[in-house]
Amino acid sequence: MAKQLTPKKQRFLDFIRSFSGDHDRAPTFHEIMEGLKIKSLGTVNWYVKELEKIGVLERGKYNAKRALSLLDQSTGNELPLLGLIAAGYPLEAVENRETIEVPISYIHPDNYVLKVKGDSMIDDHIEDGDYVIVRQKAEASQGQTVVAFVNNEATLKRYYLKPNGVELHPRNPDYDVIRVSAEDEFRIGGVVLAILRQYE
Amino acid sequence: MAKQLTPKKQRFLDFIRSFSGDHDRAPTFHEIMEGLKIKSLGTVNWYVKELEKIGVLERGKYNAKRALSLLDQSTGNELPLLGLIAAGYPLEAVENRETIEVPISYIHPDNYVLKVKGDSMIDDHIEDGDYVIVRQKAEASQGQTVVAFVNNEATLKRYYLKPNGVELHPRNPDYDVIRVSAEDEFRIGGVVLAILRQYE
DNA sequence: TCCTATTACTCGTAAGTCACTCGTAAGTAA
DNA sequence: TTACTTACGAGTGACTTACGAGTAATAGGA
Repeated sequence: MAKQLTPKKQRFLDFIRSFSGDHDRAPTFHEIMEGLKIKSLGTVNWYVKELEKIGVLERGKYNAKRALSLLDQSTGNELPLLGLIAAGYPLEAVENRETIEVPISYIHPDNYVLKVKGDSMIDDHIEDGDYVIVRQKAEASQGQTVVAFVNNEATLKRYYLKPNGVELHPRNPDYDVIRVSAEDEFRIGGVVLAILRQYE
Repeated sequence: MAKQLTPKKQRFLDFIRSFSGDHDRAPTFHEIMEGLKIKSLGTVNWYVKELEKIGVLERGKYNAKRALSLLDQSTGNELPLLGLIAAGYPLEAVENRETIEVPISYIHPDNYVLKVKGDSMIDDHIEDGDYVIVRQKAEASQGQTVVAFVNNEATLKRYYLKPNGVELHPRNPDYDVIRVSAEDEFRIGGVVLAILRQYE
């Protein structure tokens, strides 16, 4: 994921990041200029355009003005999109690191997002394109909805631990319960916190 | 998106917050002026209008009154929950002002949230308890999913304007199209932006 | 070894655009 | 009247954007 930046550009980016951390706003061109001993605003502007081109920096869309116009990639309102999930298939990793915005209460280092591919979960009213917000953990409580891997096939089910083993119940009662046997390779990918569907 | 305030605006907001904490009432324009070393009421008013526009500040509803007309709002990551929606029934308003958190890019003064009641929209894979994020507006483009009111009955449908009138298509093609006739009282409550389902 | 081309970066300045400012005056409740 | 809110018009300068030209480092070719 290392983007192969030139050292100077990297330094420029690091400055913005640390500045934004210290004050909680992005620096102005002037502040960058002073902080980096650059002697011209044009140079600063050149960097911004350059970094914007690569996609590691964003300008404020609405604002485009004032102190807060540069925005560092992850603003802390997003979670990483780790892959595509389709019931009955292995997880399909997503190559270029993407993130999607979620309600801030879901922001947590152990949380991540999966995108649903296909209509395999339509019975649970999860459509193609929906986003699943997941808390990464290996155990679950009775009845929680989890991302489960059985023999490396992903699925979304309610988790129950019964005396004779793990049971995975579909949320839609019209479908069958999966009983995990001892021979099955089984693992919990995380607990499902929420579903987000974006129209348009 | 709309979060990033300019430092000055932030300072203005902070002042109101701390003033309200100290005296339990909102400051008058004059008090803000003195407290912030502003030399003109016009400036204060400018800030108020500005902050109101972004939706982080509210004026007293019955307007123009007493010292206490400014009201600070919550964290800015939430939208108001305006009511319960069930297909085929009038909107049911929710009495006590509630809010729910949404991804920040949905934060906008014209946006609001409805909670789905019952399984009337299950065919569109919207379950009981789901939250619908809506942008309030009276018109829609072809094919957008809208909150529509036909004869005061609410429903979620795709909107199409055809030569012979408005058509409302269910998202699920197995169901029938609603054709709005001239006698029908019809109104768009807003455009659906997203669905949020919280488990547990 | 020198020549040349390319890339990475630098400078300064001029033009444009809001963010924020002021003062004053009109309006509205107690 | 008093205390306060709303409205308008007109700055000003902090800040961004755009342009043109210049340097420094590297690589490749002859």
